[in-house]
Amino acid sequence: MVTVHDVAARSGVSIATVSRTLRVPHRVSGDTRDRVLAAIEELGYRPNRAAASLRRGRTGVIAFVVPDIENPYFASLTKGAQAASRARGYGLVVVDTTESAEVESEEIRALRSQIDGIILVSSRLPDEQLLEVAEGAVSVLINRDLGDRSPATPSVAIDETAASDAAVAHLAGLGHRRLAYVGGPAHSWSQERRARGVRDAVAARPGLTLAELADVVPTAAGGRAVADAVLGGGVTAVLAYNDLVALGLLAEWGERGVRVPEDISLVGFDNTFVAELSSPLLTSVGTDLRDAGEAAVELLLQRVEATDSDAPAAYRTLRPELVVRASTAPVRTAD
Amino acid sequence: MVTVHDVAARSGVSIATVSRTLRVPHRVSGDTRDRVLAAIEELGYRPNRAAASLRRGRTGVIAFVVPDIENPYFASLTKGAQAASRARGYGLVVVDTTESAEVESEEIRALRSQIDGIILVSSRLPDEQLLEVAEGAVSVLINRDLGDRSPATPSVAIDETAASDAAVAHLAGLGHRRLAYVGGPAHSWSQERRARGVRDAVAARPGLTLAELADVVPTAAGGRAVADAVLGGGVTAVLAYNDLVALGLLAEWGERGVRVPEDISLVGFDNTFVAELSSPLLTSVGTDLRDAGEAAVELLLQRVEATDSDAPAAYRTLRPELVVRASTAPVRTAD
DNA sequence: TTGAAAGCGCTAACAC
DNA sequence: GTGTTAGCGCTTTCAA
Repeated sequence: MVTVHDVAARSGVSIATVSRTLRVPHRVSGDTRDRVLAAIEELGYRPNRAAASLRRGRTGVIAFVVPDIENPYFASLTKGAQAASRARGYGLVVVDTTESAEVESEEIRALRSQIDGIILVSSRLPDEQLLEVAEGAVSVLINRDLGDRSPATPSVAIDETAASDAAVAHLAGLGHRRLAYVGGPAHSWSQERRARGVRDAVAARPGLTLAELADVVPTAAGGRAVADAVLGGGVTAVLAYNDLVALGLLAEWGERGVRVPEDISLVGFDNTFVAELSSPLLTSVGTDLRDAGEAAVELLLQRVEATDSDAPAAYRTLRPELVVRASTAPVRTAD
Repeated sequence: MVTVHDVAARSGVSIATVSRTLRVPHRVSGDTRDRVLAAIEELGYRPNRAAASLRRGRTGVIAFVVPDIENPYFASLTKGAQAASRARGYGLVVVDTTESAEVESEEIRALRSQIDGIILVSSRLPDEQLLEVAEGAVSVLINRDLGDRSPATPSVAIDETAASDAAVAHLAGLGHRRLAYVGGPAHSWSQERRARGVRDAVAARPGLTLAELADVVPTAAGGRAVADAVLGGGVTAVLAYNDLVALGLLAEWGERGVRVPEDISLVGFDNTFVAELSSPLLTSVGTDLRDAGEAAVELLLQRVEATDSDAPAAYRTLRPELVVRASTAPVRTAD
């Protein structure tokens, strides 16, 4: 292992100067800097992070905690966060909590001392615990907020109201009047917002009616399970809690001879890459999740590196976009 | 921050005993242990990893390097690795190299000093560089090997020959005679093995013929792009490089009125979760990827913790399983 | 602009 | 079984 001592010896300076060359280059004369840098290059020196962390009290690592890395939604967020933290010179520890609040809680506890900050995505923790974490560490929330309980906690949110409205507007524009919303897990943060958004959007447009299904498991299997229940009542267009549920509906309907979009139109939420996997392609509304991941890292690092001055915007609300694909079409006029 | 000193003071022992209580509990009397543990609990003490790392020369962190975390294949591997490393008390740094050899190379270099070991998944590095990494650090390869160049490097591989054979056997059993294989990126490790496997399996069964497409982009879009080219020549069954390509074929065919499995049967490789997203469900052959991720972690940690004795099996070859779903059916007898 | 030196929190000899 | 002590490699006063 190459240490500051090796570099110092090689370049004829003290170890302090080696350290300065890397940390505060402007405090080193151009000449010395060049020699030190040359020695570093020649020896392949890399500062030992553990030592630097111990001394500085900062690790250069941030944690990104997701419920399920296999879920395309979280995978995309992670991808964005990864890129952003790399660009800023930080390491990123990705933690998959397997949808368990206990695992999440335990992992956070174990992590706390060895990271500079933590990004909690769709946290499964109850408010009190989440509050504790948020106050106890530099943190950013994605898809969750503490509202009045902790207005100081930065968060990245997607404007679900706008998303719901865009989806409903699209369907209404195609002539659909009887809509159905297949909702996700009751009490989930996104579900509450999406359901409300859809309801409001429907209410705002005279002539529309809405049927609602609640508490559907937010996976393709969940969608399949309720594929039957959604049909009927003259519904001509369905909004699904997420793309996975939409794909489940699509698949099951396909097997039962219900055609999309000829017989029924379908819109998913999130616009994840799976929306481009199906036939027909799925119309979906969502934001660029990589951007969201990046935004969270930016917000977090602003905090982490805030020594003084900075008084950054603590919230970031991302606008979703509706991407129209083949799963939606004008309502069939009565034959 | 609570340190060993605080715990020592609180429990009336020296800092060495506090450390021992955690690291080598059997070298501490039961009585003392209880008192120390109580103090740790009361104070909420957590050892500072940076300090421990610096002192021990081990960080308790391993790296898991994947080309693309959004790819379901890698996501599942990651999930398994995550679970295994958590269970063993290690942290896991997940690195997404965005399919770039340069990024991979640079990240590995940056990481090297601060991890105990590294798992390289489907590395994009050329042999020489990979060799350098493998020899320079405790490492395990997934989906890649150095063969004679570095027979000592542990690796986890999926038996692609068995996978190909199972797929071909399945189709042959259904009466298909004219098969096509839609290959992935030329020179890719998996592609070479799968292509050879398919060829051998076909050759071993008199009466079968094989058409091959090469160098298809291994995504749904790639599959779509060649959906047309595959058809014709009397082909009644297609094997696709991976599930994503298969889904692309499926979607594009669907839009052109080619029905699966009525008109043509389709088998994917990998058996990722997307195989359950389509309609019809995709028949696919693959191993449990979470198991593979876990296996890699086990192999790696055996090495990391090998102080003496251990002379572990350095290779792990996983057997794939063919999961028959609705995308394959008996060949239609001439109408 | 540079160097000397202290010490971050912990572990592992070593001594008792 | 327990305590004392010497650093791990680095950053950062403080003095020159």
